[in-house]
Amino acid sequence: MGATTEGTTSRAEQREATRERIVEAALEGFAERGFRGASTRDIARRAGANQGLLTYHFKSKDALWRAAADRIFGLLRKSLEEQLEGLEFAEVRDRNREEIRAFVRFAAEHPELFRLMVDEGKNSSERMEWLVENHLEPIYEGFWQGRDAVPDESLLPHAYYVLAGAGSLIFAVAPECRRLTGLDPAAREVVETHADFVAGLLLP
Amino acid sequence: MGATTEGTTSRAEQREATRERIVEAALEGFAERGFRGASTRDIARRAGANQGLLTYHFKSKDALWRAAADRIFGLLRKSLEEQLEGLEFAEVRDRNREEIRAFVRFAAEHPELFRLMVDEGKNSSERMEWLVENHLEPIYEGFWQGRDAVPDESLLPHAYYVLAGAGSLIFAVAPECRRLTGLDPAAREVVETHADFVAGLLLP
DNA sequence: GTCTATAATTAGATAGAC
DNA sequence: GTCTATCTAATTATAGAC
Repeated sequence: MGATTEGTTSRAEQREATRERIVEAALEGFAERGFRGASTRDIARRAGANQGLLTYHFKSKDALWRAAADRIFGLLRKSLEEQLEGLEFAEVRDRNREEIRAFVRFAAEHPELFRLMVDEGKNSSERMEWLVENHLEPIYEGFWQGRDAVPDESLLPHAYYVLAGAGSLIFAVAPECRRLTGLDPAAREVVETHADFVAGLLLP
Repeated sequence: MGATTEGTTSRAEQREATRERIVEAALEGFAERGFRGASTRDIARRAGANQGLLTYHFKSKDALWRAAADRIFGLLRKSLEEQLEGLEFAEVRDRNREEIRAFVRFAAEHPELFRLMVDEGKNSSERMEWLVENHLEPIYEGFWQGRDAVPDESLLPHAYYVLAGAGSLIFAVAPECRRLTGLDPAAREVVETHADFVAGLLLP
């Protein structure tokens, strides 16, 4: 057995591991401080690496941001698939309810998604347009087609942003919520309560 | 008539006018780019003033941020009062419904509130604690006491963040919403539709 | 592949002219 | 009260040693 034996790590493997560490750190940094507020030095520090290494693996701060966005949306897709696979539903409505719960659970586990979305969605920019074209449109399309009978189609954009906001905010501002209400949004039962609450509102 | 005649502006008046212009620009800047991402030079430019002038009127970037936060919460209080004053309601429930509508209208007109809140609420910081103590606790307290019969008091923190998120997000990310859905959240009828939708969800 | 060193720009805060 | 000039520190991106 050569350099690719179990226990050793090939160069390609280490490269990928380092890139992953940096992308993970970038996701945290960008979500925490926004694109402008986050510094590449801080991201490098979080990743346990050097600032110069970021430019080597990713060409620019902008490209690193795109990699971080790709990562969080990839996690979203994977999480929704895993939470829903194998489940059977008598009605589309029941499926939609479980989809909402799954989304809320993801928002709780990965508040970075909402933070990133608000930070970029509030300004017109190349990053915003890239986000819409590459990640939001497929999701929004699925939101349209994933239900059969809808009372009023003109309400769908409203329902989309209501779900995103109602399902995510409490987790996105968790430190504030703890301070203000005493409730810890990270607690398992709090997450489930919130998921049921939001699902019950949108699909009573 | 002397220096305080109508038509002329006293020194105190000009001072106040300049401060207001700077605070307004700061509110926009901080909401748009976050505390770290916003630069005092950019804020000065928006206010049509010089960077040095910001340090003269406010001692630091931090103090300027507090003035901007005071402003947006002052506007919120004023708007809610004005929208609700003189109205009579048969039941508390009816009043609560109109309070929700009024809040959504404010969120539409001043998306800076939500942007600021998310930007600060996601991290533990002195600014976050100041925000909770000086502005959020009174609001949250009113949210608790403003209704009589509540099905389950343990759901109130959830309802609070659901209302804030559901009522504000579509306006906070208006540029993204336009691009993604074609809907303009700033349009009058869209605001009213959203207000009715959110009020109907929380108080069916 | 990872690091150090550094160039060019921009940041917040201060000092002083007017 | 408002501006210009400047200090110190931090920013992104690049060049080159190992």
